[in-house]
Amino acid sequence: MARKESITIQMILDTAFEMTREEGFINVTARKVAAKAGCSTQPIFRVYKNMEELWEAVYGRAISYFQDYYSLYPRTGQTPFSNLGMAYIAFAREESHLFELLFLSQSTGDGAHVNRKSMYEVLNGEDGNVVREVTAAKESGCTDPGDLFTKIWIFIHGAACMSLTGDYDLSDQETKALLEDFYIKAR
Amino acid sequence: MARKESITIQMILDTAFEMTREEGFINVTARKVAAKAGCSTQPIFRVYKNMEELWEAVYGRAISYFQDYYSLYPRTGQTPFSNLGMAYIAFAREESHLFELLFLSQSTGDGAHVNRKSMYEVLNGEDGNVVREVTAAKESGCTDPGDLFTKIWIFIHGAACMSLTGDYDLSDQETKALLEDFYIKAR
DNA sequence: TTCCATTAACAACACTTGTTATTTTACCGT
DNA sequence: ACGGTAAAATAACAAGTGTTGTTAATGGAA
Repeated sequence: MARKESITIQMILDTAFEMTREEGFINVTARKVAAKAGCSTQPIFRVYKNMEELWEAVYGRAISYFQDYYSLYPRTGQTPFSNLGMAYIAFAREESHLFELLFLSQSTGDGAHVNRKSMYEVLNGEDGNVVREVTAAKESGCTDPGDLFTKIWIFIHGAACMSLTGDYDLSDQETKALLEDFYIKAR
Repeated sequence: MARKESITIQMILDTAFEMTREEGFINVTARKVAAKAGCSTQPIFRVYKNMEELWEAVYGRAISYFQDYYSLYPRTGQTPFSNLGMAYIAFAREESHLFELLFLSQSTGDGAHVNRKSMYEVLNGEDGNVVREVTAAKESGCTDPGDLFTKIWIFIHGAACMSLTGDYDLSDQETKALLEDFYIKAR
């Protein structure tokens, strides 16, 4: 009947996502994706209406990727927010391009190829990561866990952003101590 | 003797810097600067070897601009680091494009049009802003002011970065309270 | 007035981008 | 084996980038 499909939508998305991880969102162009996927630009526009649609798909996968990253991250922290925070900071260090896309790109801006969700939305995810930690803080005797989350998350976000620009070089061990100390003092 | 110069290096730099403030570093292209300066691209390449040289000049002016911004910022804070921190956060909110260029762009990266200085270098400046605050902390009885600076600056940087993406919406008054509270508890 | 060095403008080059029209290729039912 | 059809490749368009010859304008000196 017709020619068999050799370039699937999965291959395109996989390629584009991997490029985002390794080279950054800005480098996900039609020609570069095609070159990496070993095809022309045509199959891209067959499965996606335009590049924006592909970028949205990459953004969606980045969200899933972060949530998987956190769910697989070891839980060595002893205080609420410490595990989520350590995973977040490690993610910024190890997946800097994805971190930039998810938590640092402005919705209104020039590199804004995509409609961003809020930091809280991505962080909380489908599993309610934040809500769970806030609940734990409440059960551990914290009087205003919501306020504490706001404060400690400012701290955590600061550490993560610094690690991106090379202005933060504390070890995971030191980070853990910092977060647990923060929790104790601010509780 | 010669044709009178109508487009000066100052006009080019002023235009490019103003574009950075208003539209972001990424939009400082030869043609756009020329259009805004009301000339062709030629005068740019007469006074600057290439665009990179202009970008470096814009970056240098951004550093001066930040330092002037801080020196003119009102000193209402009562604790060490609070004035510097409040100015930093206000700068991120009011001059988001400059903040991005100075404190958020990666040296190694795709948007890296310029050789970045470290956050500390820019912050401390020629006047030793950080050193002065650390000294004040020491005199106010802080045992390890260097360590305290590290911690409080992670917090301050976090707030600044959040305000950039719209994930931070505390007032100056609340920010001030937060920073002073942080200092007291962590001292 | 005539000259000429300096400055600005024009236009083009070689490259990139997203996107699309056209052509070629491969498959499958007949 | 043959058509029809869908996929992939090719090539092109229009707009953007930094950059650079070449040409035109200018204004003081001879």
